[in-house]
Amino acid sequence: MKEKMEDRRIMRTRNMLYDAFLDLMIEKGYESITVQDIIDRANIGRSTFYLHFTDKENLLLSNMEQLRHFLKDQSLNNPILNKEEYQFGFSFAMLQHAQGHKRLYKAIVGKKGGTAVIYHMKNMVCGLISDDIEALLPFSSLPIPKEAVIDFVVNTFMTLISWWMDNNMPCPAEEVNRIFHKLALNGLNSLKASV
Amino acid sequence: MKEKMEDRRIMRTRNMLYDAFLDLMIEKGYESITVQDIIDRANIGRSTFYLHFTDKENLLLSNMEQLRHFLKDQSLNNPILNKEEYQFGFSFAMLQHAQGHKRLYKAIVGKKGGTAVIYHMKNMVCGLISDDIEALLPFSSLPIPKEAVIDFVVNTFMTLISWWMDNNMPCPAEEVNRIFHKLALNGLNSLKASV
Amino acid sequence: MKEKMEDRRIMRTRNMLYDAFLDLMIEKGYESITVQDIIDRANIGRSTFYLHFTDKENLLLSNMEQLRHFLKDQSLNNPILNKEEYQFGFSFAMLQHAQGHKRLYKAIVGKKGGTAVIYHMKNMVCGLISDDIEALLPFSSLPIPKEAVIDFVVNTFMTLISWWMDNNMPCPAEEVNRIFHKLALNGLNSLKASV
Amino acid sequence: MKEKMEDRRIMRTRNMLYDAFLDLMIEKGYESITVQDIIDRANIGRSTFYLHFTDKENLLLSNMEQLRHFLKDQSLNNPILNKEEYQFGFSFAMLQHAQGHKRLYKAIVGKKGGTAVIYHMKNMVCGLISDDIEALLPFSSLPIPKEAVIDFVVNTFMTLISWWMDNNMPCPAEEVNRIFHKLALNGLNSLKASV
DNA sequence: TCCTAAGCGAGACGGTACGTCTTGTCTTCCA
DNA sequence: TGGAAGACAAGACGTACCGTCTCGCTTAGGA
Repeated sequence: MKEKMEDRRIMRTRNMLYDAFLDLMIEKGYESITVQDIIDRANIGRSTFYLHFTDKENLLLSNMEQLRHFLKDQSLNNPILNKEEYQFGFSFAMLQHAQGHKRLYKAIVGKKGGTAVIYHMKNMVCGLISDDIEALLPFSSLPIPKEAVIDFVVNTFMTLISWWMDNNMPCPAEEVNRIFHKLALNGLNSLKASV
Repeated sequence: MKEKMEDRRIMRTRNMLYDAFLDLMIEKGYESITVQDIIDRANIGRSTFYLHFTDKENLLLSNMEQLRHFLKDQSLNNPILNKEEYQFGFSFAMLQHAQGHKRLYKAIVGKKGGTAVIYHMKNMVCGLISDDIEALLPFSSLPIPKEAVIDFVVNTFMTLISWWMDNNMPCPAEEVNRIFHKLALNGLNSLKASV
Repeated sequence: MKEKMEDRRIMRTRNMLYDAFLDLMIEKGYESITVQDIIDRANIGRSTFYLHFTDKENLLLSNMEQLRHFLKDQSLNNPILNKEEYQFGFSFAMLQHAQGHKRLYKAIVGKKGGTAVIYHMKNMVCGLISDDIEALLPFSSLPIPKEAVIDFVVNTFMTLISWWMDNNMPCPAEEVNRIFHKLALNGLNSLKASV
Repeated sequence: MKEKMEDRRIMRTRNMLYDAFLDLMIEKGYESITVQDIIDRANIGRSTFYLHFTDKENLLLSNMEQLRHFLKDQSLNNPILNKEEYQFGFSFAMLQHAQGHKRLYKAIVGKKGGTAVIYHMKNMVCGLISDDIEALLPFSSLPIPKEAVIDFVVNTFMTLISWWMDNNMPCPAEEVNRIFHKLALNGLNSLKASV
């Protein structure tokens, strides 16, 4: 399979930017990162940065997209999916990922985490969740529309993962996953029942 | 009771800043507001602004504090509190307030709302909620700590109010309040039961 | 005569910029000066620079304007004006000024001098000359229009001053002034005669 | 005489660059031309440009060199040379050349013409003139050195050609040539006489 | 009644980051 | 193997805001 050398250079540059960006996220948090910081760390020219990304935020989005793909793959391969109580395939994969990238997730989602990062992560999780949720519930029977349900589930998940990171992961990922499913599904079921 | 003229001038200045700020929130959203915008709109000198507030964010916080006091008062006077199913006194007051300040809440909490504003609003709601929740549940019986519970409840509420505003308030405030209590309380009860 | 303190601050800033600029002209020549160089030297913020001047070139123009006023004053007070052979009042004043600011004029006009500087200096001298020349010659009798005459005189003067500076001022200013008048006036007179 | 194919390709590339450059000179003036502009217009790769020329300015110089050779040839063949009053052989050739490349000369020398181009053109004309002038005058008798004389003559010529182009060539080339000789020679003669 | 202190507007200022632009170098690929 | 293509580092540019500051004006409340 022939791969152009040029593309390799481009990927190398992008990866250097990704790496520098994540390093800096851990060190100083998203909000206070400067484009200058990133290109200094990555040994990249200023114009090259803007050749690849329109923005610091655009670089963040690109990162999220990568994470999204990674989690999608993971959740598909996850046999635990079949169990009835684990309806949202992404959740366990993401919790494991967080466990493996402790410092990064703390930077993203922790108490000091910038609100912008959380916003984009929520959006990303929304993308992951919406397929799952479609099949999961007969929405027509709920008194609130799909978007609000998704928001509720995503926020519940993000709240839990924030708490988990901020408190140094006091329990195993499985436990958090179980709590998440209980909070989310029972809340929704109670709505359904009420009709 | 004698009130100094000087203090009146100060209040007048602060109110002009508040008004300009809220107007601008509605017009262009928090993030894109500039200190210059605010002082132009308020016909206030630049240094005067910094005499009263350290920041644009500080002005936002000050606003939130006012809202907090208002909601606290409202919820105390609310007879509906006694009903068993309405445990969180602030919620109905806040939904009514949102109903009366449609455009502002849309700007704050709506799809295009800045993440920073929501962050501070959540914090404010946290303050309102924490007393209520203390009495409400025997936390010791829950598998997750108080902070996570509060986060869960606050996020559930904010999610709902966001959805409500974004969709032009398709149902009465009472209905939203009922859904909120169901989602929040049933979720929590399911955790309790699981122990 | 009341002078506002504010204006004094402004003048102080402008003068610091002027000084830094002229210093740098001498050191490295106009073309290779950077806005950053200027503001570093003057201990001035970047935005402050752009508050006063739109450009590096704009700062140059402003300088030229100052020189223009200075030379205008000098030439008016110059008693030598009355002598028939010294028709262009500015020339001797400027030559003297050059003598007093050797290094600066060398930087401006010398072999390594940037073309842009010369261009603006020519324009400035054009302004000085055009009044003198109006009275001096009955233009109607010349076969070429006033602009060309002015250009000719200005260029002749600039050529001489360039040569003078590049060769370390090998003769007194009076001598250069005399040569200038001969070259310019006799050239023009020959045209007049030819009609 | 065999000419390598290779050389032909090289010349082709260079000519494409020359053409693009001159086109752009007419369109937007030297100063605002970008290397990118040139190679886009010439359908030439960036590196290829730098293979042939070190600079935008170097390309300009190369162009001037060509013009210089052309004018040298023209002036040698010019029978008018013999007449006593037309001492500078290049001048008429150049005025004719200007007449034939109106738009280009306007771009070079006209009111909006970049100062850098004029600078290099002057240098080129200096080269043309210096031989002529050597034979022309017994310099020892002049109070100023050869360089200043050459500068004077060149500037006088350039001034005239600028005026001629800026005013849409209001008189024939011969007339301009005559004026040029009068201005230059009478000026110089007056110096000589004064000794 | 004067005067003194504070609130205030106006806006200059130093500083930081931005996104754009152009330059000249370098590497890979193609004909 | 020469030239096309274009990624890249470097760094200047002019803009936008920030938070600090200095300055006079105004005005209330104590002397």
